[in-house]
Amino acid sequence: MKSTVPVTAADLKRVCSQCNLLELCLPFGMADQDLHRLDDLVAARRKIKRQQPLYRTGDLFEAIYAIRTGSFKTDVLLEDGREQVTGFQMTGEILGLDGISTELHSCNAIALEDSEVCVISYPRLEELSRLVEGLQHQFHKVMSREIVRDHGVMMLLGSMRAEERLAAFLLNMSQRFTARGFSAAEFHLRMTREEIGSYLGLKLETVSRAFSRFQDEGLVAVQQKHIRILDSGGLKNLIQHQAGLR
Amino acid sequence: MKSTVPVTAADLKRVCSQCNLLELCLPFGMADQDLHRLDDLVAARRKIKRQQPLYRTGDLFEAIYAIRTGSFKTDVLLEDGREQVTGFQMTGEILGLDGISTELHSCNAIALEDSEVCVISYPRLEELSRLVEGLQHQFHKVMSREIVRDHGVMMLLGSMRAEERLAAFLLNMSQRFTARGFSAAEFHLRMTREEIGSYLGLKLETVSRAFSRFQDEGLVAVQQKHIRILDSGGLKNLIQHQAGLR
DNA sequence: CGTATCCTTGATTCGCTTCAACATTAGTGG
DNA sequence: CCACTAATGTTGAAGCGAATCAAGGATACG
Repeated sequence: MKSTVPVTAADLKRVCSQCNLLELCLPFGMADQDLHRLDDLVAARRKIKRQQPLYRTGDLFEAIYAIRTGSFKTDVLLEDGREQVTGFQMTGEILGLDGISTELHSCNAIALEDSEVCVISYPRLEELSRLVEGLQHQFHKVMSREIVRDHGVMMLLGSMRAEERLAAFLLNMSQRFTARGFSAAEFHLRMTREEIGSYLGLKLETVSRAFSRFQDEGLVAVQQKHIRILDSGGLKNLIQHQAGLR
Repeated sequence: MKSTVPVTAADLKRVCSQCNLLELCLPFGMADQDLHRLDDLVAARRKIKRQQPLYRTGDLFEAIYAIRTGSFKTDVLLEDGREQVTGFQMTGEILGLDGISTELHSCNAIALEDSEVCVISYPRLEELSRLVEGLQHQFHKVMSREIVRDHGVMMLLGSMRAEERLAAFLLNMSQRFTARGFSAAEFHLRMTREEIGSYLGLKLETVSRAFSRFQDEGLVAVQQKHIRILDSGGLKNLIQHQAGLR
């Protein structure tokens, strides 16, 4: 009962070349004449309901996924039940790169809301990126960017205190919403306090308290999942100048 | 005053195909007939003295590096002086993948001992991996493996307590020494307590105390940087069954 | 409208950091 | 080769930040 929807012949035309996520996604920076060659890369679309997995740890790796609508979290589970959220992904971002290494996925990708992804067959991607230099390079950039992002999270987890972590998280979300044409100051978080906590290496109560503290200090206005950033400079200061610990 | 040594025409033959690190390095799993085509990929070798950088944050990205001898750490520095070690690299492992993303390196790579690397020109690697399918695939695997490794570190930093982190670190080192034909039980760490601490998100005193505790419990014999693992099962148990926290 | 989920806040506990002193090793120059 | 000094590692005592335990409140969903 996979909800994979094959793309019809008509749809196949201009799948990527007409997508408005172009600048955020895999084809970014590619020459126009190459762009249309990408269109047959996306073999299918797939809709994922909120809370449902796009793939799970141990699933056979066959494709990577570009998020068309919605958002996801990726997490790793330990045998004893502990969960570590390794990332939150938004439209245009690529999921599934973890699977290349062993041909099996090494994390779970769960939809945070009803979402849709483009299914990019990995063998076809390899094939096509041997022919199209721009695609190859862009794909490498996407992987490298993920590595750099991960190093940032390590810095966060290894060297920052609770409030710094949350400030960095909020600024990162704001920046990514901006890149998608949304407001930098006001947005809606799709994940729970517990998921934020897991991502930041904190308990949900600590996340909640930090939110309240930010609100008291006039840095943000928080109403459950709705966030309004009032003083982004203040948040930035918090990160740089709150040294000394750890 | 770069200590880059160009490889002579004679040396160029069989650079990779005769290297004994083959199974650990980039060319792993490639067909024999393709292997010799790799040999002109390594344009040069470079020797790095202990404590010296192979590259620094902000350096222009031109090449990736395969470690021939020695070992490295990579780290990210914050403006206020905080350091986060993002990884320790051993022979056969690849350095520099962070640079592809922005054409600039986003971390420092510092030699932990006098070391030597193979300089792999990135433009040439892209070119050749368009021609040699096996090389392309192996390169993707190397990048994916780095992503998976990073997720493991996030789990460590986000969900484990001090002793669990150190146990996981020791087991990981042991496993990597084993893969290189060294003893799984006895090895010499090239990094300081402070560097281990930075990697694990702990202060050096905490690392030292955890080592002492492991020693008291008969799990390892510690003599400064010389480590002998006495009870690897005990270390593994520590990780899985010490749940409950965080 | 009722119920499960999510969030907030307070009191207390605990693990790690901080501060400090000392021990050991490594590196340097006489 | 040894003396000297800096770097690294160990251990103890005290303090602090985040976790834990607990209760109540808000919100979303069927």
